[in-house]
Amino acid sequence: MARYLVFDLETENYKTYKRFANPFDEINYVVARGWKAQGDERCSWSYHTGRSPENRLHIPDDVTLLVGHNLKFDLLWEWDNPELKAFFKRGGRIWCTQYAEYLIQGARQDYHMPSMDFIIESYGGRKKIDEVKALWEMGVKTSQIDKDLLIDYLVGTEAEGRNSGDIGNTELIFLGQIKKAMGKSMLKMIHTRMDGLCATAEMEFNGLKIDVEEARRRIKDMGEELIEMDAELEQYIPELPPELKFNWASNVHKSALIFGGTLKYIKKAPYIDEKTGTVARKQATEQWPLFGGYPTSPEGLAPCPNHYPTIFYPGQDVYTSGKKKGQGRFKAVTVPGEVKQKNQEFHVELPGYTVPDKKWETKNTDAVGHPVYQTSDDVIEELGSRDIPFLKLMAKRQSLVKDLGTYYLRYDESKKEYVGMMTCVMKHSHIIHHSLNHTSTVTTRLSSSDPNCQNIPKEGTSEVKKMFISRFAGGKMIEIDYTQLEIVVQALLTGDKQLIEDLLNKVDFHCKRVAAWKNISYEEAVARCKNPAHQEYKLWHGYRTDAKVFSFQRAYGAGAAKISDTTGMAVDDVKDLIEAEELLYPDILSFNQRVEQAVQKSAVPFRDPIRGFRTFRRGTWQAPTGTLYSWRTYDAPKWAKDKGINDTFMPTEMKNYPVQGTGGEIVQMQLGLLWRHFVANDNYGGRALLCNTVHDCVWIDSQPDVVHEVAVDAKRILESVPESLERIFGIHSPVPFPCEVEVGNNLFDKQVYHV
DNA sequence: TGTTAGAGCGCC
DNA sequence: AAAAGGCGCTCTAACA
Repeated sequence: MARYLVFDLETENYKTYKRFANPFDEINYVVARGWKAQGDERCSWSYHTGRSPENRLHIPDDVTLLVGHNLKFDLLWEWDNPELKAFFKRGGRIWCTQYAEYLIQGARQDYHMPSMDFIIESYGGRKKIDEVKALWEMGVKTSQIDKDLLIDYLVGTEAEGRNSGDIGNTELIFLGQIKKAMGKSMLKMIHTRMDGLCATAEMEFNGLKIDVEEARRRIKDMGEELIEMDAELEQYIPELPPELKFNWASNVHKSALIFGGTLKYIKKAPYIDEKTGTVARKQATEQWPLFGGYPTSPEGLAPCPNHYPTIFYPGQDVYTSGKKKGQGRFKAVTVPGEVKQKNQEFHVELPGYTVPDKKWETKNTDAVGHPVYQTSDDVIEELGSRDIPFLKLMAKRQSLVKDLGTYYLRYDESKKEYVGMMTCVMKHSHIIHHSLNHTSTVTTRLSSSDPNCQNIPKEGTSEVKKMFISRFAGGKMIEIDYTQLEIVVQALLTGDKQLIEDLLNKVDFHCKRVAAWKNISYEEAVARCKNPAHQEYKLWHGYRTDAKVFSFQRAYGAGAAKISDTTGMAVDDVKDLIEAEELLYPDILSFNQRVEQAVQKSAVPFRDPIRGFRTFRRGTWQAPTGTLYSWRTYDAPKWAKDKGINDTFMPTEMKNYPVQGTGGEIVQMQLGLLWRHFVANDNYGGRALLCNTVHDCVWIDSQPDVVHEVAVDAKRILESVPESLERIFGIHSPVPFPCEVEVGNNLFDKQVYHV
């Protein structure tokens, strides 16, 4: 008989290498484990004081589904548990209630990483005792929390029959979600994505091997390069007061330097006392001599020549009796002392090297309220023709600092700690265990964090990828990419005949756009744009680059004005090109219209707590796979408001989410299959490991002897999208999903691998 | 001392 | 007619 098993762990919770309750660090261990198999009347639990062979989840042979909330967290603790491996090998599946809830709710922002408490009441349950949570928030370690209290939290109190707590709530949510998912035709889609979740758990477990020697070399070199650059740049900084150190990382400083502006700095200085209207001073006491009973300032008085030091000044009052008889009389007088200083804001105006364009204004202002201007790469590029001496070097410095501080290591003086990706490299293994998040985007794409391993600079930007090496002796890194995934997905979703035909014919879309734009044949465009021997190659290759930018922008729904702005193409040319596309691929237009109609039709009002509880609307569209997408309205643009329309959906978002989301979904589906293949083959006998995914690609670390086999298998499995769609969803794909394999000693020095 | 918004920028 | 999509990290500046 098939049964589900709900389980949950309470673990020691030291955050190390940016990872909360890091399971890869021996410092942490499972403190308490709770579980309940389908049909059990009470939850079971165990309590532990450290790692041990007994501290493992037991999975009975008839269990076919593991259930948990934020299940990947718990699974990673058990990932090398032989019983879990056997469970997966016999086809066992998982259900994460957090992921399922996110999907059921259409990936809405407010359902990203939903906590159990956030959703429990909608499934008829009660929020848990928050005493344990309060202890955690105070920084108490799990192992220090009273055992009975922790167990109550985990599985419910004796009074509740030990059938509540985290475990009971998870079961309640799970059962409710199954019903909801069936009602919305989402069950197959959710089950499919859960295998994708296993694939990324495997990747986090395996992590990424870092060449720390290479990292050290680069950090040293870059540090030296930075010092040289700063010395070279120094000459362009105007003379500034010593309290103001020009900061090349400050947008305010850069804007003022380039375009002129006022910088502020803090300096200790005298100030006017409001009470007296004069310069503020400390109080001091002085001993003033008395003359005729009145104290007089001794300043300017000559000392008494005959009676000094008993009588200080000529004519000074003297004591006539007592111990001090005959001595000069003094009185303590309060006088203004040392000038007081306090921290005050001072300004210094920089003349600037050139005049800014109004469109570069930012929301920020300088010390006197003038706008701060953008100093981004785009702006620097536009300034290229203005003959400003230091801009190139400044841009170079900017990218070096970005590289060093984000992807290597840099000491942050203000935070008094190191920052950068290297802080996540584990000390002995030299592995980065990154996080791949399934519930953090509105399109159902994955995200990555701690560190983000989905934005590592590619060749041409940085040498960072050289650090990513194989963990095996003589091993290779394999990267497999889908080619033009989003265009393929657009063809799948829209069923556009021409787009399908073009994909099948392997048309170069950019050349095709150039042909439409310049009114020449496709063949002629290819000849001019792609053949360096052509006499006008340079010009036409440039047109193709414009067309490329055009396609990306169109994919994101940009309008003619914006595209004209970034490419420099004439607005009318862009408009013509858009029109030509709509005629060429008419089903893309009609698909977008169908999505918009569905969104408008399903729209319901809601109040936005972030925008003063004002009313907006939310609408959805469901993809053929069952994935639900959700959009909200925003304040209407001015021209719409003039027509009495208050709030509008963003057409750009409506065009983009289905394509971006379905692309992500397809990759995740295939990752699940790939992972199943690796499970069935015991990771090629431990010789190849899945280790990362970046939206349309997969990274694999492999021993040299299985590289070919792995590359062939992985390419075949990833390309089997049409078969998967047919088998799981009964969807026919009119287009293939081709992939390209690259292999190298690291992720930088890799080459196309023909299988 | 810690939090937050904005700018900027890396990836797809 | 019209508004370039999705992420996460680092840095500064302003604020409590």
